[in-house]
Amino acid sequence: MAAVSTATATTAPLAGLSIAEAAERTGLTTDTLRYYEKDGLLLRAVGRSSSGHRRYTEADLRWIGLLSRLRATGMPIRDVRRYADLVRAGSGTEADRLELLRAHRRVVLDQLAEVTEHLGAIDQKIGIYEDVVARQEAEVARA
Amino acid sequence: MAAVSTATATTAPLAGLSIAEAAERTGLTTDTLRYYEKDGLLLRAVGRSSSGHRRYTEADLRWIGLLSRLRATGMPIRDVRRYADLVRAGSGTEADRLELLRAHRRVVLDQLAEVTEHLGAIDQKIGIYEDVVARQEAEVARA
DNA sequence: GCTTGACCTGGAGTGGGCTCCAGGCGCGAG
DNA sequence: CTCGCGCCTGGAGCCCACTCCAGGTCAAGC
Repeated sequence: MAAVSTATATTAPLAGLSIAEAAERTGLTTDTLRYYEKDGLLLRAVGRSSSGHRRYTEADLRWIGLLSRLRATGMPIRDVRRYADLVRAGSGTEADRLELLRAHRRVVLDQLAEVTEHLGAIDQKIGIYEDVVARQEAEVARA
Repeated sequence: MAAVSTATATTAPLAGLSIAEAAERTGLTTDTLRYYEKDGLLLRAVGRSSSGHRRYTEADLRWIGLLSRLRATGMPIRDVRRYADLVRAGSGTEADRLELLRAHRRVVLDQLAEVTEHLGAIDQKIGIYEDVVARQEAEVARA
């Protein structure tokens, strides 16, 4: 059982990115990364360097990428956690994961439709103000 | 200066809707209606019946409708208040109102684009799970 | 006259999602 | 050896947008 040693040379970063680098890559803050981890949103506890600092692997970053997309489309944290739980539980949960994602998809599509409709109404209002302002400018020009 | 009297018969509601009716019509709660009013989101304090109960006019409801659309598209309350302030300030503020709405429009369009992009990625994930689950079901059928 | 129900007020409480902080540690540079 | 830096932890704090009281008023029905 050889421990953490891959006999490479000098300053090769032994494994993965620091939390600051992960933050930059994911667009999250270091605080948020720690918070997500503590809250069970990651698939497993992020690895640590010998000094106890977190080291993010590419797999970690890919997962965080997906989770960011879920969050950015409005999935509540508790649902993301449920999804993570399912993935963590391994095979046999695929149907549940699929259903969770499909349910989310429906919610997002509904939201998109709703927002688009509201935006249409707001656009009308904008059109009205454009007329008003144009007329005012014409008025000023005439003066 | 005749006061509140439009000599109609029996149970004609003297003016406007009760807060409960307004809530039903707008899809907000009575608490939220009071909260919005207290927070300066309405154009003017809602009228009162002789007993001090709020009476919502159609104009009130129209304004609340617009404000709900702004909120439903993610405009923060402080911006809605700024917009209400501009409307309240009367003519001369049209250009500012227009710019505020246009700025909001840009934000909403950006959001829509972003969410749509994320949804595309999530759809891919869904596709993958559909395959996995279909294959599992085929497996079960074979057994 | 008493009860009931809708509404009133000011203010406290809640839930979600971070964000910030104090105090501490390990490591490379000077 | 001593800095300074990046990171660590647990826990407090914050912002937003409501939501929920408690205690009170008023009008109508019995």
